[in-house]
Amino acid sequence: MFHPATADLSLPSVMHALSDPVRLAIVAQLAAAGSDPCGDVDVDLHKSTISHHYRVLREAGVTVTTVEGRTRIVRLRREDLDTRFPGLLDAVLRAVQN
Amino acid sequence: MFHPATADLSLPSVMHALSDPVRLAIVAQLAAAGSDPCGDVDVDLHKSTISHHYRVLREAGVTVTTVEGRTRIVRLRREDLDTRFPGLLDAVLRAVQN
DNA sequence: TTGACGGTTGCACGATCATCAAACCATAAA
DNA sequence: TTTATGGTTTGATGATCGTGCAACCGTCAA
Repeated sequence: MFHPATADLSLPSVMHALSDPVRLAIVAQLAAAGSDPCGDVDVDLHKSTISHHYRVLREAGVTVTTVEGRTRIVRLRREDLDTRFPGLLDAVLRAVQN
Repeated sequence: MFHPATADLSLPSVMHALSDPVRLAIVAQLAAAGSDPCGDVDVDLHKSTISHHYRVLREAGVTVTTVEGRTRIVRLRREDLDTRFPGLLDAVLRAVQN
């Protein structure tokens, strides 16, 4: 399960990860809930598709996934993102609430 | 030459427009220079490719293009972007300077 | 009026992407 | 040990994307 180091976070990758409506919904929900089991997203898609979106977010460095028993806990990498790209995540979170 | 209304700016479209390294370079240069003839980007690509990137930025609402004689002047839509997505462009501009 | 200049448009090509389906893999419960 | 649960992985498919090439178009200068 790959997670990029904070120093390796790339702006194009992060922007791309945050350019899909489904992933923006996931991120918004993570911001509201703090953390999230993988399956708890409120979106009507096949579970493999959701898994794919979680992977894109994780590999871009937007989220961190930890294994807890047989569920995956997903969290936003708020501090890491703010270190590399100050204010970016906050602006996106503010924007995503229309 | 299509430009979306401010109210129609969509977060996924703007994020997507700002997820490509070439377009980020264009935007950074626009931010530094204020405005820009289309051909002045410092990037080694075919002119039709550059034109394509300008179109993506314009149609997402990131830039506005005006015709001035036989050159196109491209400008960032700073105020419009800040109205819809406060702080987003600033965060991206800060992030793009590594 | 002819030509050069700055850009756009149309087409094509390979790469990437979002989605689904089916198989698989751990872990926990029966 | 068997079964169910939560999620990943591996194709496959259609759509979109980034790029280059060639042709085109409007404007300005000879």
